[in-house]
Amino acid sequence: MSNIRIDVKSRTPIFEQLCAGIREQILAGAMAPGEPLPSVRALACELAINPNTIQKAYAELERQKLISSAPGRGSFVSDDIRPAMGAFEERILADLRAAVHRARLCSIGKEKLTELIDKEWEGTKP
Amino acid sequence: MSNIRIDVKSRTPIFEQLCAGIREQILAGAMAPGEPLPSVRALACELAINPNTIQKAYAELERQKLISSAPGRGSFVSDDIRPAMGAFEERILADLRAAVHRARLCSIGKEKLTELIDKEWEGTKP
DNA sequence: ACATCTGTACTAACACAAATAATACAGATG
DNA sequence: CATCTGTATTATTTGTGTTAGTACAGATGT
Repeated sequence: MSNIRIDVKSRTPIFEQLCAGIREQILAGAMAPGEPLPSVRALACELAINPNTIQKAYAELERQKLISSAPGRGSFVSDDIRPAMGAFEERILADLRAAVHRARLCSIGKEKLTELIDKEWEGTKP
Repeated sequence: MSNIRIDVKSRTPIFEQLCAGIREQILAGAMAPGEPLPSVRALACELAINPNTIQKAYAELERQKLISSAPGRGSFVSDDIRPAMGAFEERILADLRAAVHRARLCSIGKEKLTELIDKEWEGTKP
């Protein structure tokens, strides 16, 4: 922590960018289960963002079972992030569904889709 | 026209829902090039939505080269929708990119992705 | 020519969510 | 006990989506 990039001019809310960034670091293994997250105030100061916004992101991540917080102690990566992983997979499936649906509108074949995935997969592998 | 479903309680803006719905009908071939769209006021009345919101959607669709409008004449599906198709394909590619990126976070393999696409493709084919 | 349709432009008002700001409280810790 | 932590609360500002009302110019059919 914390190589998180926040774009205050983006149309996507800051607290969502925070959620996505932290979630990515956790799922990618950059943060181990049980590891402490920066305090609400510290991260707010570091990113020059209001503490309330940080807390909003933390609250959402806790709702997703990705982190757990306790007054006086701090916030920590959940010991078991598998439930959150499952929910995340569901979202990926939904994204693919949307992509397939849109591809049909463009008369893009299934082969083209898998080819694109293959190309993108290999192109970002190393 | 116009089997468009608008959910006023959705978090996605009404004008975006309109754009998506009309774009889908055009790309799917449900509306032929040159075919007239309902007038701003008529569609507003039919959907019980403010005319300004309809116009906002039409303006966006015109920006995307999907339709063309002229004062006094009306709005029509563009004669050549290929440029819009190209832009749409770009968006699909971006969606796939995001899906691949997220899949990596979940340790989902490329084979699993292509399998999901295949299943979704066949499941919505008829 | 006239009435009526069309898209377009503009202002004002309202609703809602995001974000900021400033406190305050309770639990944990050294 | 001082100081950190998360959490809750209220007020304010800001931006965007939406509605409402009005107006203007071009096209069309009678």
